[in-house]
Amino acid sequence: MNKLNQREVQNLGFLLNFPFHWTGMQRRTSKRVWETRYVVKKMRIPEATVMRLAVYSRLLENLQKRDIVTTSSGDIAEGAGVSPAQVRKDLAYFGEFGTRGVGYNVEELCGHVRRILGLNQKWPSVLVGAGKLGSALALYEGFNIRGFHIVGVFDVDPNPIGNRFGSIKVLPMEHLERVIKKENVRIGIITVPAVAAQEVGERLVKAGVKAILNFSPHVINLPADIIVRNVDFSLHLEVLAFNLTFELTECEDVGV
Amino acid sequence: MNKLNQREVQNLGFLLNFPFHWTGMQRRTSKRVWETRYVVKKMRIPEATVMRLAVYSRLLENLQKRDIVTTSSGDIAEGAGVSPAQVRKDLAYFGEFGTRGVGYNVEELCGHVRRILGLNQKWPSVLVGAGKLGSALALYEGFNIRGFHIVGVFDVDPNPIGNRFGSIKVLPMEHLERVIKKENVRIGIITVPAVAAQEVGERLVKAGVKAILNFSPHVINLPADIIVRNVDFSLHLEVLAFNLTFELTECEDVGV
DNA sequence: TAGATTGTTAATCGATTAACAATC
DNA sequence: TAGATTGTTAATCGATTAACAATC
Repeated sequence: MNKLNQREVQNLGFLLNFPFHWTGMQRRTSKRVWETRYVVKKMRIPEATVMRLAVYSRLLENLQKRDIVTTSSGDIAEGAGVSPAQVRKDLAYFGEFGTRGVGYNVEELCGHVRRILGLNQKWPSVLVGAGKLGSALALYEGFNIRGFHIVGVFDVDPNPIGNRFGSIKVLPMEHLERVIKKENVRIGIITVPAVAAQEVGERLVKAGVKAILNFSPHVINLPADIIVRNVDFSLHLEVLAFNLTFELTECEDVGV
Repeated sequence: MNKLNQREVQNLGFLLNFPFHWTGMQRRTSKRVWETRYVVKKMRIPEATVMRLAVYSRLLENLQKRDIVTTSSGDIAEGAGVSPAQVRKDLAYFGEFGTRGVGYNVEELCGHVRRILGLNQKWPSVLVGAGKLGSALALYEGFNIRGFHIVGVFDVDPNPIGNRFGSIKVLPMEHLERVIKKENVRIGIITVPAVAAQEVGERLVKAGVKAILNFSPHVINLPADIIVRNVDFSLHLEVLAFNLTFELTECEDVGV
């Protein structure tokens, strides 16, 4: 590999269009000659940062609707319930979007955040499991608004087959692979009972799905390159219940 | 306050039944006399730990169903997709539940985890917003199974009023406060559109609700002692979308 | 005792925050 | 220039992990 200097490494990062950091390492090539190699590392973005960015994007959309032109890290922080430093840090992973002394242009920043999150494109998705929850999700407008179009709903049970959700109808599992290929689906949503979740997950991955939103209470084991999010509702209720019981025995610093 | 020694402070923590740590602080009371005060502090449990405990409880219930008597941190870790050290650490916040050299008794540990999470009691809850999502949630058995009983469904819209979900029917908002008081409800679930979320949240809190599961895409601002979890689905889809786009530009450490 | 597994410590890793220089 | 707000650094805070003594 060629030797690059700091400036060239930075430019490389910019060209490749990803958040990065570089480190210089000195190495002795002969008794008196030291060589400095620069290494570009892709920066790991904390998951919490991504979640917050999704919240910021909502706030920015609201500001846009209300025709507000300029905002600040303080405003955003207040709306999202975090600190202004946090907001600036989150954004700093991806670039410089503001003007010192002035703030951020709402429309511009909104566009940047949406681009970062990948919301400037359509995400065709499939949903497996047309039970109560699956049906509600298939009809949920919230997904469409943000670019997540459910292009196929599937079920093993012959009962719901043929039911319509808007323009799409429930299909038997045999068609799963065909639809995924045809529509270039990369996101799968699982709303089947716990026992079937693992099997469905594996089948989705085999058919080409790269990311899975798992609503079933079963944790799925899939290859490391597949992105899985477990979003079982009762998990959240349990965290609430824990906090409620735990608060009861709460005890401020007790000097004794 | 009385002066206690280390041992007494530890006992106090055990008596009050919470995870704690203590620290000794020395203070000069007169020119030559130093006094040591011990301070009990409630241990902060990481939210990630609570989420994982909820996952462990599901795995343990599965093992119980399959009549498996003994398990290990390794087994649990594999099922939950975390490290064995993580499992042991998570449990260690709350006590010693295993036997060295042997492992954990499934039934026993399951009981402990359920008690820690507060699942050994009933949690009457109300749901505001009887739209598509609200209806699906009202019918979702997953909640009942884990002790979360929806005792009231409410809506401002007169259309769904009177609809039945199992044994309960949709009531107008006027009855909200009455039901919350009568059933001693401490958990509220919000499935109203974004614009109404803040108002509904405030009304729930005023009526006595202590914890809120917010499915609307709007972040609610409530008093600090109220526990709020925002669980907008598309938030999760956006994290998936980010990871999918981000992966595309992924780049291993590049030596240059 | 040998093998296994827990509970706990210290080291490591990573995220948040306070503070401030840079800038409008 | 004075006031305001960003972008970035270093310090702090907190969570995870590797390793091992304790124990069956």
